[in-house]
Amino acid sequence: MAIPEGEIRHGIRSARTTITDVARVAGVAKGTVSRALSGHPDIAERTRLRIRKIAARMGYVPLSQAQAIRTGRGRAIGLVIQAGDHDAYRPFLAEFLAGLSAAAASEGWTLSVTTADDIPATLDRFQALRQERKADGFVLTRAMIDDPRTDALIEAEVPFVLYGRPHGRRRAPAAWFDFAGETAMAEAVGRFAALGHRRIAYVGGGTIYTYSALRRAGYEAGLQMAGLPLDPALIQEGVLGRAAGRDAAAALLASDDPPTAFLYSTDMAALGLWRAARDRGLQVGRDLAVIGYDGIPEGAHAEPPLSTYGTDARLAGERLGDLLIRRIRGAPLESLRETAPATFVDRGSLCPPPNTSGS
Amino acid sequence: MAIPEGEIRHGIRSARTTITDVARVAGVAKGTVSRALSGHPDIAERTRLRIRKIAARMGYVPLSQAQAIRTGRGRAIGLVIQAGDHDAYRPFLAEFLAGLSAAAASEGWTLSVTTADDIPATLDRFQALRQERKADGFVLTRAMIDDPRTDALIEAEVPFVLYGRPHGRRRAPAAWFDFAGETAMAEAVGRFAALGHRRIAYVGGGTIYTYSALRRAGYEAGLQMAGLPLDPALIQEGVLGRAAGRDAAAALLASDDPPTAFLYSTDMAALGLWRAARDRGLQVGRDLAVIGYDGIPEGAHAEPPLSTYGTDARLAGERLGDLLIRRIRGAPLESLRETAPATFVDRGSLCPPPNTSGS
DNA sequence: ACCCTTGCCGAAACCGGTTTCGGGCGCGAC
DNA sequence: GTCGCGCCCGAAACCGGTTTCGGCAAGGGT
Repeated sequence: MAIPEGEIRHGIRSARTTITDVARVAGVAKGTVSRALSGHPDIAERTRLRIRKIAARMGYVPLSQAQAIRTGRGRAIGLVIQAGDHDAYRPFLAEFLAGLSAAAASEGWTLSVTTADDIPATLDRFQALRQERKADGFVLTRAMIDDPRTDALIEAEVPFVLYGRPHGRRRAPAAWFDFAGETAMAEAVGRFAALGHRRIAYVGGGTIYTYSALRRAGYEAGLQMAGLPLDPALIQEGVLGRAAGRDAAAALLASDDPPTAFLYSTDMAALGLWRAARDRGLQVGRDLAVIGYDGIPEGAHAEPPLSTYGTDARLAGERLGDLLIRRIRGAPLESLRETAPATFVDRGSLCPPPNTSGS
Repeated sequence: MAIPEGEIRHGIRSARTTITDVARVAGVAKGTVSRALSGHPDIAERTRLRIRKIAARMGYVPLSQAQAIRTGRGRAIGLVIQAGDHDAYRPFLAEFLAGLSAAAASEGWTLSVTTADDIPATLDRFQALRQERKADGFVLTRAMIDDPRTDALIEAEVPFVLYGRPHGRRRAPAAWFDFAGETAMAEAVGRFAALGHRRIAYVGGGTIYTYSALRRAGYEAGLQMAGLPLDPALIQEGVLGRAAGRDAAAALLASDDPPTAFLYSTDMAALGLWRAARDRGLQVGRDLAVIGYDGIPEGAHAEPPLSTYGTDARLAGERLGDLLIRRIRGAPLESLRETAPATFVDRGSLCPPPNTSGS
């Protein structure tokens, strides 16, 4: 039984095809194979094509570990999850990871994840993963104002992309992906105004995150476009989580001239409105209008369900993964900045203000 | 300025210490350093200690990639998340990852995660990660009956651990960690019975998972211990998710002799009871008693909150990570099997049956 | 006809580890 | 006093890649 020519691999258990195998079959030096596959200009076009074809036929994939020891890069993207962080984004995590790993896999990359409890621990994990060459760059979730993570990574010349946009005094040069929360907020105000609302409250999220200022600005822009005054008494900031969302709503409802519409910058906080409303004998979707932001699944199970601007966590993961890989490969920052729109999901928590008959 | 002796590393940016550096300082061959650190018996105890101390002082950590190319193992554990899977466990994901990565980090290992939409894709990911040596073994979430993943991994001689216990005709030899769901179920029945309930319904989860049979058996054991008959009319199986949980409850409530207590094998399904009850003018915690299982955060925000048997996802991750690493290092299967108790969290969804005054 | 580029590729060093092989040395046995 | 045997360790090969260096041949210019 002669070995079939071409050495085509079959079966699951077979050992890897190495660069030496390819070189032998192609009748060239292994250095030539390496250069041909990585697109080195020194190799003639004819030769490159021939080697590429042979490598593909033999199912050759360079072992990233072996590459890493010479090049320092192992085709892996890193993600450090803030475990002690507020759990607002946890429902998205699976989707986000799915997008990220899909983007990675489509380029033959993989994903290393770790968790850390706080910022110093996060920086340690960056360092460790980078030192071990188990991540060539990082995805940073939830961009913060004057983000210490970006400072550290820029200092160490490690590539990264931001989920969210950089902001703050020392605004770091960064690649990023973000949903246009400010547009959503402005549009939401417009929706309320179109229904006849004139007292529209805004409940903002964690002020250390850069999304906060953006969404707040969108709210204010929306008021201006609708010709409504900006009333500081209708604004609450730094509201994270359901309990805080309830307290914020309770405080707003307790005023002399309470709002009839509530714009929350996070769904999780928005869900706190239900109880605050019930405590005053009011019902969301009949007496009060509310719009949230994020699109968390729990919102769909409230009574009535929460209307919101949904963000596609899987898309975010995909885009961020793609941007990071391109960044690591050397693409300039300016070409690596994207926003996507948040899409309105009307579930029934909107209504006209109480004492208005029709529009 | 002479270079300080001992070559102690300082600062964040410094290049890695390599085995050659250590060998030079210790005045031995690098092969000796390698053997000393990996505990090879050929090295004298005195020498081993001396080299260990020097390596520690210089902050030397072997580059896993370089080891991997020779040994085939890169100190990484793999996790393939079923993205298309029912989202019941998603709330836990962050905690679970935190536990896994903590276990990995404590041994100097890392975690590679990917997602896949179905079983064949999952097997592909196993293969790819293994082939690329980016995972030395895998954690399998949600053990299934006659699990095709275990078959494939055993066949390929790849180490793995199971979250859940193996079950089925071809029960695979495996290492595992699991919470004692059957004990929780039996105990829950006892709680209901102690309150005076005699019609206790059981709503089981996905029948392809091995937890299903275990929890069902616990329910039946609980009935027996309480001296209650087993009534098939009180049992629903294959109920996954809130909507299905509602339908199951509605069907049970529509019978001639409806149950007064509901034991759900998953919290997510249990949350469906609230709407089914309201549709019949009943209120959970007053007219109906319910206990769930899992301990998802949403349960705490229902009205009244859902009493449940909580599982500690972080603990699960930690234990599974530890077991897998030991498995990869060659520990025998029999020593790598653990269960932990689920802990009862009383939040107020329990009550005596309606037409009973006191106990 | 000669020299100098330039294009293309082979040979070998190198990356940072592990593992095989063999040899020096100390020791006890004969 | 040898011989033989184990204990330790050095030297070198090896893993699977990348990269440097240099040489050969073809082509162009004078």
